Amino acid sequence: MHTKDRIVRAAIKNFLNYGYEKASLSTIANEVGIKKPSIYHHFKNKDAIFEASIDYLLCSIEEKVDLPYDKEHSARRNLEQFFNAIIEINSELSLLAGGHFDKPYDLIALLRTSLTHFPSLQARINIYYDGLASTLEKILKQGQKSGEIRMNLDPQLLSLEMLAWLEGLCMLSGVYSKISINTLRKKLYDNIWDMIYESDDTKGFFGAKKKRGLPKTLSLGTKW
Amino acid sequence: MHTKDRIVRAAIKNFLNYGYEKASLSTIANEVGIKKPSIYHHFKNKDAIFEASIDYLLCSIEEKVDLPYDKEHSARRNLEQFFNAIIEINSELSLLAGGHFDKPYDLIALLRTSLTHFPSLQARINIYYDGLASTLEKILKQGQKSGEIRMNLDPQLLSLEMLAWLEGLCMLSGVYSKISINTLRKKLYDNIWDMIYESDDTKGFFGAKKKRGLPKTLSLGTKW
DNA sequence: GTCTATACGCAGATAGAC
DNA sequence: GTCTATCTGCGTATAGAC
Repeated sequence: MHTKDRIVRAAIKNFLNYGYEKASLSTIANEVGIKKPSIYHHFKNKDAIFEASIDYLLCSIEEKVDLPYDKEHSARRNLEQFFNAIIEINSELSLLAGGHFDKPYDLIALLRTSLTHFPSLQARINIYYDGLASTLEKILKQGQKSGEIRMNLDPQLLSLEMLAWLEGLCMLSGVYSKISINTLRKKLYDNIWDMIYESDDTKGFFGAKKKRGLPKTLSLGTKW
Repeated sequence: MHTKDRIVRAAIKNFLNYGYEKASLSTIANEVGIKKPSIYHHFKNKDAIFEASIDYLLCSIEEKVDLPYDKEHSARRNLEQFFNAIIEINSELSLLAGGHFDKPYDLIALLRTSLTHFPSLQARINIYYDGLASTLEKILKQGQKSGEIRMNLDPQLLSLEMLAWLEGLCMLSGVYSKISINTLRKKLYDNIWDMIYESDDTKGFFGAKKKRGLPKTLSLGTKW
């Protein structure tokens, strides 16, 4: 790997861990194995490194999330793939940042705190979320067409809500000890699906009430 | 107001706007109308100011969210009150931070980025979210008891999901231009409610399918 | 391309007068 | 309680040798 790429990788790690301000070029240089002034041969300044890091991050995420949508499969499966992709990406970021796999790092927090310093970042972020939302919307519409998802839910609104839910989940699992995405992943997804699917009850002609399983009771203080 | 309180207020503003690292004591002192060294008469160091600020913030939020739960009202109403309380608090924070009312600031981002520097903060944050989650859970259980909310949804899990959804929403509206909480507030809440409520279809004996209104179509690029 | 040496600024923090 | 003056350290960034 070329020095420039190694700088970007080390920079991402430090930006994710400490944010733009606290991430220091000395540390980055140290981790790459060069001296601080050598960085300036590859990048004009700290801002340039940051911009390169964010672009690298968002592009590689977009690449990964582009895959899961597949018309051959059910909407339920496509949705699950999408969710898993997002959560896995967060976990990978956390590994890249040198943390636990269990405690995904929130890219969104970095973006948010950097927006005041880099207003131009806004346009790039919008493109990023536009992409995510439109993929989600496609899956949801597919699910409504196939009768898997209830028709009274607005797919466009729902795609934004799910995006918020996912981001919030990653975020919360970073600050609230009771939530661990990786142990909760399947349960959370099932619960969400229960909220949107078109049940046989509402589809059937005779309205026979089907048992869908009672909620499992969990003792207080459960580590999710 | 005493100087100490004025320092805390100014500190909160700066921490919310710039994060722990970039917030500077000179600026805070300036906004209070005193010189930097005077701060050290009231607080031992920057860390102490930060801890006081966070505690002040979390306590005042907890105070406000404690109100909305009321057994006299429907779960739907209690839930809406709870949501509004959270969103309003975020908007108030944004005003405190000197931003637009429309762009709520995310306390959670500040907490997240500060956790590496203040591991002891974790315990306080857990208490905070425990409180929110248990209030939510009470409302959801009340809704299931009264038949408003579907029984197949686990209230404990659902309370965490809703918390995540709310935090994610506030967060996303800070980085994604298409989401504005204040204009979307009602729509989003209705959409969420549609996901969890016990419809007449599943309750009724004859399974008569009731029209619940088709999703409104919205042109692409809509500013939510 | 990478280094040593160094400039410059601003951060947090302290001493001690008033 | 608030001030002026000052210390110390670390940050980004540059000059110029190899």
